[in-house]
Formats: sequence, C-alpha cells, structure tokens
Amino acid sequence: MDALAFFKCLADDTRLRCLLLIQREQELCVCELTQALQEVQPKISRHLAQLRQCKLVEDRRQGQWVFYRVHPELPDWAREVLHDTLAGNPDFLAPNLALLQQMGERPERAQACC
Amino acid sequence: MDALAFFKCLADDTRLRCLLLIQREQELCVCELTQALQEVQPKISRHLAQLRQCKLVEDRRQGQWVFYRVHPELPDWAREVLHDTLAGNPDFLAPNLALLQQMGERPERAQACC
DNA sequence: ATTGCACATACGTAAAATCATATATATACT
DNA sequence: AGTATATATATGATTTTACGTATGTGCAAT
Repeated sequence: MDALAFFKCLADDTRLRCLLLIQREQELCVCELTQALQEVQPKISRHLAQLRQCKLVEDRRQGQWVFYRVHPELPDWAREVLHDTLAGNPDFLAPNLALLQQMGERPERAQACC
Repeated sequence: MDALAFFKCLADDTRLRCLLLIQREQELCVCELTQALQEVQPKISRHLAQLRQCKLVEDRRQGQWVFYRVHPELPDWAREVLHDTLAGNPDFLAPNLALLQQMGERPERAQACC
C-alpha cells in the first residue's frame, strides 16, 4: 500500500465519503452509497472501482447486490488515518448518514461464508 | 481545516514529501527541500505556496531564507494522520533524508522571536 | 427466454492539476 | 548603486483526472 496512492484515493469528495461511510457502517452496497451521496450509479461505481484497484476496499457479491467493506489487508497506519479522519470530522458524513437512514428497503446482509 | 482539502494537499508526491520532511525535521527552508527532493526551486516553491494557503504549514523569513514548519494550528487529527503516515512508511523519505544529510552549508536556525 | 434490477465499464469531452520557463521581489554584501 | 543569492509568482503548454451518457454483464424471477 503506497502512501501516495492512498492519499490520491482520499483526495476526491465522492471517494472520501464512500470510504468513510463504508468504514463507519462496516459494509455497504452500491445502491446504498448512491442514495447516501445522491449521485448517479456509474459515478459511484467508477470511484469504487478505483478504491478496489488500490486495495482500499474489497467487494463481495450477494445475489443482485455487491457489498463493499474496508479491505482486510489494509495496513494499520492507513486504518488509523481513516479512524482519525472520522473522529476529527464528526459532521462530515452527517448529510450522507441521514440519507442512508431515510432509505427504505435496504438490502439485508447474509454471512460472507458458510 | 477541511478534510478533503487536506487530503488533496497530500495527494501529490512533491507536497507529501515536503510536508513529511518538514514534520520530521521540525523546520526546513526552501533550498533544503529543493536539495532533498532534487527538484527545481519554482516547483518546490509552488507546492509550498499551496501548503501555506491551506494552512498546513507556516513560513518564517530569516535573512535570505524562508523556513517552513507545520502550522501551529493544524488540528490534532491532521497531525495524527501525518504522524501515522510517517510511522507506517519508514522508507518513504529515506532517499530525501540522505540527500539532506549530504548537503553542505545548511542554513543555520535562529530563534523565531526575541 | 425474456424481463427487470443492480452493478460495471467504455468512450468522448470537459475541467483541473501540474509543469517548464521566464520573470519579479526581497535580502545581503561590496 | 550594483551584484549575487534565495524565494515567489506568472504564463502558456501538457498531462491527469473526473464527468455524462450509453452500453454491457450478472443474477433473479416469471
């Protein structure tokens, strides 16, 4: 995990919100992120692809949905950066979390394996 | 201090190295950074201007030299991000620190006031 | 099989960031 | 005053990044 590549991923509003939301909520699918950010789906998808290619997140398909979570092998220092950012900017995600709550019929999670 | 603006500042190789070097060495002047990064002076200066405008660093003129240090009012969460990044990437600055050591006649520091 | 839904990607365009070079400013020294 | 050094900014070109729209893919259900 290259520090520069990591910060480039965080240097875009859409990606920063997606990543911090995923970190906070453990796991989110594309339609939830689309709702929470009020953006068109291809835009969200494109940015998630970048986060995936840089190994900041990992995806898991479950039926029609694809769930994203923070990559299990993300180095500790990077995890701490995300944690510190979230802790130091408590209002940043507020509008997105509100939209997420408002969302009806959120996809239900099943276990990743077994 | 806006999280997005902060990460945009870190999302460039020149700025990331400058900022982490300044953080590590407490204070550095432009010619030292120019040497440590092996870049032309206007390039270093331009990136320092951006770090200054975003209030990540503060400058202090002393004679012919201008010294840069981490801005005293940088929020704690941002300081921790810098600290974590430095701690988690011990080799990142190695070539720059080596060049800095090789540098003869480094400008001497004086107290900022009094 | 085909229709619907969730998601991913491709493509051309637009906007933003970076760069190299030239030039300006500020200080120091003679 | 004049020259040298350190640093800052301006300008136009180039590269990178992001975007909108259209289209492709995978799964589920009828």
